Amino acid sequence: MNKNIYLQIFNDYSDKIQKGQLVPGTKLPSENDITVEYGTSRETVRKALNLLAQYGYIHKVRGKGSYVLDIGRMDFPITGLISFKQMSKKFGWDTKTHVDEVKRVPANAEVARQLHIPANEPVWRVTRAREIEGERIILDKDYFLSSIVEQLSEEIASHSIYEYLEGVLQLKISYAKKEISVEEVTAEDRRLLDLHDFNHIVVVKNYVFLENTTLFQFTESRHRLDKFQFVDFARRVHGEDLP
Amino acid sequence: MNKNIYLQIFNDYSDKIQKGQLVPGTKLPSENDITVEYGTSRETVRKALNLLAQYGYIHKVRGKGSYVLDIGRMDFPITGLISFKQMSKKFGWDTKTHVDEVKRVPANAEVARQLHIPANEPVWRVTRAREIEGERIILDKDYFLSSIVEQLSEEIASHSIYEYLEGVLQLKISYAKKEISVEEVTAEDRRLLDLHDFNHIVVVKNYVFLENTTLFQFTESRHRLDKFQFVDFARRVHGEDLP
DNA sequence: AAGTGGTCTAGACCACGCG
DNA sequence: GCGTGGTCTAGACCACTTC
Repeated sequence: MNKNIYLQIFNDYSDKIQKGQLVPGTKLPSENDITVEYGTSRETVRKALNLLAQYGYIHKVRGKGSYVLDIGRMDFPITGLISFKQMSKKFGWDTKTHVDEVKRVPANAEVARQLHIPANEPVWRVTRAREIEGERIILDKDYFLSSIVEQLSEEIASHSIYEYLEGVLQLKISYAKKEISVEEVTAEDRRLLDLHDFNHIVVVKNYVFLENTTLFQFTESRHRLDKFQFVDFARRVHGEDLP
Repeated sequence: MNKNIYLQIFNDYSDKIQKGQLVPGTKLPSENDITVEYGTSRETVRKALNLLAQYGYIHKVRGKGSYVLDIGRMDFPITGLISFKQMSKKFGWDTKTHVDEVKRVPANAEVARQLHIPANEPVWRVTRAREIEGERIILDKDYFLSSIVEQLSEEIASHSIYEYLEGVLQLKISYAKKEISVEEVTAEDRRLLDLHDFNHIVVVKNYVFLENTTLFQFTESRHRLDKFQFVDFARRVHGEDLP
């Protein structure tokens, strides 16, 4: 039970902040106090506090202390990877998934470029419409390298593909690059979504990599304009501009 | 010159990766090797490598090593805070700023709510259109608490307000919350931007906080649909779902 | 078994804010 | 001067990969 002390500390304090037991604007105990509280070393405490700061729960000021922020419980944290399934569970939405297609096809030029593979290489194409509170709002188009994901089915696609990939296939998904832009609505969007008379659609492109740094999935999530939101938390870097 | 060794290591390696001296897919020296290379301790090296991982330069795998990624130099890194001025400089765009208004006004209900102040509290309202390559594409509407920013002028607004705030007023901007959504075009958008016949516009709302955790600025950046892009780098958290 | 990264410790000194 | 957070050290043990 003494494993990952810093995660324990992180979870304890993020819970307290989310539950309002620690009021925004107030100070956390000092690092030394927390060190004593958990009977651990200061570097371990600092690791936990830095995580809290990274997630927007607290803000640290040298010479003063760590302050509780009021944006720890964010409305829509897409920052980081989070699947549709996790999201809807988190917000208690009434959701449904409509699988339009699960098919192994040769990659067309566009997809081949996105996945960095030769054209006509076989890929799984999965097309799903997401219904939230009675309206079809999101169109997910996934492409998987079929050299890595050998089998797929409508059955799997109607649940969580990620659970299948990580649970059954034991793939280790490690990081992703995400791009948000706006495109014109296509005939397919119109066919599969409740689009009213919108002419544009928000497109979130997601390039997903495995632990061995191979790109194995490309996903295009097409969101109806009026239902799209993205929230981010950013820290300003003083002095050097790192990025 | 031996200050902030971990930043030194971070900068050295991020430079090497950006310049292509370290090829994507190859391995970095082990943490122990780098420790020797810099004559420092392993925790310091790890601090640098974790930063590199956070910025998407490398990917660490337990038992194997740290691998160079090819997405370190991203096209459009708004992740983090970056101003229009920094952006255009970075990409060498031909840009112009048109100041429409710099005025101290009583906050209306909407702005008061955003800034968490009583209605009619005085704020500076700054409205600027950004022209890129000959087209007015972005409309920036800034609101500053006038209790913190006492003076402002068209002169300042036409350059970088942030340089003024940080350089002259010595304000310490520490973090921000960013929200991206899509709204319907307003008459003001039409008046100040080259909107063609778009009916919607991408809105980036930015809540900016000072080091003492006071919210002092609210900015609404309105981007023409076809010119908007946002790129993010995300890591998957195994095991516990932290956020 | 050897090498890798992940966690942790018990100290140390420094930079900063405040009374 | 004291308390705060920021950096750093020289070790230790563990989990994982590879041979």
